[in-house]
Amino acid sequence: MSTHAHQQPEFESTCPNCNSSISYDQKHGESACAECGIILREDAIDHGPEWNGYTATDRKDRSRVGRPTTPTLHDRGLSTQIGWQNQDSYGQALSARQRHKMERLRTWDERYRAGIGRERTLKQALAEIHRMVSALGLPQAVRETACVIYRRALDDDLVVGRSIEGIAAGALYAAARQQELPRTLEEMTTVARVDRRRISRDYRRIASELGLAIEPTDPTAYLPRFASECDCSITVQRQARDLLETVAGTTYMSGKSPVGLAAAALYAGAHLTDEPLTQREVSAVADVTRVTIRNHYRELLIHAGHMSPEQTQTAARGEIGD
DNA sequence: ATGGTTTTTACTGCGTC
DNA sequence: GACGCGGTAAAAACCAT
Repeated sequence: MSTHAHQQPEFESTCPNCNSSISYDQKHGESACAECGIILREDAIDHGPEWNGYTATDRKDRSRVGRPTTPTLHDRGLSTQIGWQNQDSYGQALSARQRHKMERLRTWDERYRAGIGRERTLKQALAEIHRMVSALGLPQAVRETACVIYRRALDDDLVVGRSIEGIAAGALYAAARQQELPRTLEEMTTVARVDRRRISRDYRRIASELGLAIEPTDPTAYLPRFASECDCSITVQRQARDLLETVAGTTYMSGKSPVGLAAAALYAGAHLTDEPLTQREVSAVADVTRVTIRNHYRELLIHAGHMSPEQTQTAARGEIGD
């Protein structure tokens, strides 16, 4: 729709790494160089339309005045507060009797706004999401999506009997994937207050109960971050991307963890270009085992035609390649 | 619960620096 | 000898049924 108006790079510069011109990946929020994938700025500003429509009526009716409502605050930033000054609207001091009345009103106002019951847990959850978003360096758009998902989960009574932290983490994990800025479950566990299993479980529950259509993660989405954390070159990353594309859509992809595939592709890419990158390094940044890396690595090379199945044994001794 | 698939754990020998 | 790589078997985790 109106999106391609924002698609163009906002600034022109050259990548410090590969020296080619930077294509600013607006859609993904992460401004990564298209050539080498190095991440230049993760906290990109959302240049998109100010008016986000979360509901059908929101989208239809854009005539309201004032700032847009935000799902990131428990009261959507809409509520007002009784002022602290003991003055009337003309600036006159209040009488003792009036002042007393205002004190009482303020107390009730406070009670109402702080929320009772579910409002309070909502507030807590949104704070939790905010904390994790910051820790993971995710853009505002992901935070908002996560908040919306959490609200829906709350409305559908998915929270009862489950920890706020688990649902919050699951919602965020889902949001990040929806926005094509996936974080691995491992990364989630480093910032969440619940363990990996709970996040995964709550995520799956949320996704199925709310009917969120979330595609399996594209392994290439992990490449820029992994590559940059491994300090490996542009060519390696491109090589890795090529390898992943050869298996994309084939049966080999299905059922495999995208994280493992990305890690293996990166390692394979380095191997093909004779760049020093150890399995240990990759396994450390991707949080998968060396075994997973080399199993996929072998398969990737076979699929890409760099290695035939019979050469499996000899590959280790460096008798092929080049 | 169960069974099929993938990933991890733990152990191994081999080559190189 | 330490390190990295590759292979393997068995345990654990995952996922749909």
